[in-house]
Amino acid sequence: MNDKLLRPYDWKETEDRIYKTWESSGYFTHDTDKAAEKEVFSIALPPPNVTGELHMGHAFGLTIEDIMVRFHRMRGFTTLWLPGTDHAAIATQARVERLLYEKEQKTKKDIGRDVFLKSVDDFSQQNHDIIVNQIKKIGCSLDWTREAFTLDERRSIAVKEAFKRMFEAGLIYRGLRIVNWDPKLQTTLSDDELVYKEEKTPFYYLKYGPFTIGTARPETKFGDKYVVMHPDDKRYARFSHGQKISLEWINGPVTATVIKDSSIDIEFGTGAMTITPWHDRTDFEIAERHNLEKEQIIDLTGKLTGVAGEFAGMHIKKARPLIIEKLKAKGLVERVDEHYTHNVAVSERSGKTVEPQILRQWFVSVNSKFRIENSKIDGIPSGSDTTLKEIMRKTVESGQIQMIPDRFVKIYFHWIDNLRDWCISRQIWYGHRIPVWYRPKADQPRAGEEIYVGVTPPAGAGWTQDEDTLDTWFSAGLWTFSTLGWPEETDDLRLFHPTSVLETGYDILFFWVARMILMSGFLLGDIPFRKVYLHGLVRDERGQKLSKSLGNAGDPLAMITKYGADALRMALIVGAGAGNDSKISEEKIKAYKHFANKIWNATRFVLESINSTSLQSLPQVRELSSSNPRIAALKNHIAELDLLVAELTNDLESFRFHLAAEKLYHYFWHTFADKIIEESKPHLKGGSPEERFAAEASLLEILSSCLKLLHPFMPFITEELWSYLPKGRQTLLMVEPWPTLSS
RNA sequence: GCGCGCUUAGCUCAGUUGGUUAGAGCGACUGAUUUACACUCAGUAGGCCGGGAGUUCAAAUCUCUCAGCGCGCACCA
Repeated sequence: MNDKLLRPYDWKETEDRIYKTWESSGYFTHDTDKAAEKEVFSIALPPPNVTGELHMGHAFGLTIEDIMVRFHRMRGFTTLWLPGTDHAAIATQARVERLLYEKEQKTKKDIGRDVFLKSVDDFSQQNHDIIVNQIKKIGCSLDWTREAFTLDERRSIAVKEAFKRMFEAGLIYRGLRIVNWDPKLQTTLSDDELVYKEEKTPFYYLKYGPFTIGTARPETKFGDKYVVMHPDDKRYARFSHGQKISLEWINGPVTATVIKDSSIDIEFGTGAMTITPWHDRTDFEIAERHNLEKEQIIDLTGKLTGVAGEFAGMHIKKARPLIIEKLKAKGLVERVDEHYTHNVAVSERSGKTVEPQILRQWFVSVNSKFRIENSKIDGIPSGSDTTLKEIMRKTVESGQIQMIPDRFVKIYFHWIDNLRDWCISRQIWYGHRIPVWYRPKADQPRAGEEIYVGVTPPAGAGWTQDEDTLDTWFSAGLWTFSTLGWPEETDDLRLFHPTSVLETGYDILFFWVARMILMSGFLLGDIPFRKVYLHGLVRDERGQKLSKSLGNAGDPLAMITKYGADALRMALIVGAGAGNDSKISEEKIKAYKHFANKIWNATRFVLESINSTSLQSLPQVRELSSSNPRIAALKNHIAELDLLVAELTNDLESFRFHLAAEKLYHYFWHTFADKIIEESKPHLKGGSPEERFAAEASLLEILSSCLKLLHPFMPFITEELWSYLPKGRQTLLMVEPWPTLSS
């Protein structure tokens, strides 16, 4: 027996060594020769952002994925879990910008695009290395030979190819549209990058000629020259659509035009409003409908433009009280409601209020029709006309993609129903440069410019590439197949795509899951994954969301050092059902450290008790005659174990990892250790030779089955103990066949 | 406004399709222990399963309703 067993389990000595053994065994990567005959199980790792270190939420997802992967590998599937990291464009750039300012009081413009990008690359590389190390510490059985990065060379080709194909199909277009502008980060944002915060603000009722209009933002009202009301509003029946009215406004007389539009809510305020199309989406849409003029009032830094007259150049925050003062002096303020609350769109990343602006940007059109040539999507035949929205809906509606838990389907549909075109261009430096080049038309300088879209730069002189980069989710959307070599038609792509499962947090259902379905649907005519398993958020003991700014993000490495990776994994899994938030506490991790030690000691007892020389000739417990009641009892234990195996297999197939983990814990401790081992003690010490053999054989059989069953959950300790077992020496537990009823 | 969750022991949470006496971990209490167990075992206390109504032979589980908490989306002049 190994001397190590005489001491308590020492994970610090064990884990790194075991991981190296696994890595060098080659079992993390798939066996190409056998691949064809076996069932395939593949997962693309949700690539962690290279913005920083991993937190408990990552550790949670990684554990669930590793459980699935190890379970399928043991069941003989050709298994691929493909690792990678995400460049996380805005997030990473923002962090590096902050670091640069903190360290050197410099901005990115001070050091220039090239130097800045070099420092972002260094930062990414550093974090990448930390992240990879953390993933290995957790025990994840990833195929490192296939590691990818959303911004590396191969993925860059995929991104450009995707852009080009979507552009050619008319699904990507450039347009002057209203977008979300982050004045701090100086870039556009997609609708999904906003959060809404409730804000209490005075609501002003202003005299606008014969009308009273309400506004919470008087500083945007300078250029207002349209007054809009519902066509059915009887109060305004005497005004007709298109009627011109002269009136006195903030900076003097203006001529207002009456517009009747049924989008107006008769009940709200006075039922009449003026519009600011440049800085409000609803107003923009009204202006588009009636072909009205639009004027910029606020510039990209938050200052008033020339339209504001004497207030021009002033920041809107400073200007507002002064404008109110002037309005009051002119007698234009009718009354003020001090108790008005509304939601303000805030940039999730910078925390600043987002200012809608009209800008020329690149968009993905979700409603444009295109012909899908080779469709594997249920309900959308090859050669038919479809839209990206339809693909996103049909794949889930038909059940071709299944969500676990399925309540997210409703949330997903609700999001699709409200989905607008996706703004994909960002005014930041870090990311995939938009693969579009422009050249002024030499013969007619005023006739605009030529456009070239392609994977490689255009030939000839005079071309300049678009300055902007792509939304990070554009490249992330390609992840399941860009990692497998697309656009080339590789063996990997054929074998592993669609992937079996996408495992991720429900908080990025829209950001990522939906975009992957969109991308895969258009570019491959196929689904990216068959199942989506959504885990909940890991919160701290007090139920707060883990975040770096709160300082409660919880360092998985610290917990692994203190209690071992297996203990951390179990603590994360037990009690954490699909889609539900869970809490992690140090106490819980400690409890599973005790469990690891229990497994360790039980194994020691079994190995101490058995007479290894007689083991070779031991009969199978199942085949023993049952005339002896004690042996019959042992056979009963084996039957009970069979039942457990069946249940656990079913739980794992049905994504009930938390239940499986709890059952295993309970069985091992309270059935195997407390009952079976205790009952066997008299047999081992004073039983007949037959009883002794039967006891030894059943203990060994149950133990080795337990190690197999526990392995996906607690890979390190089980692998280590397996190597001490008489029959375990030649093979690695990670590729042992999963127990079956007939074994 | 539309939609989705959660509410079970002092604390943190399980409870898969309705089916014995509702479970676990931590905590509390009482014992045991020259012990496979530094991290052990046996046991005890602690629950009108958020409130109310209904369906059913049977409800923590299904339906309706109310309340509190959380989340998503939309509106927000």
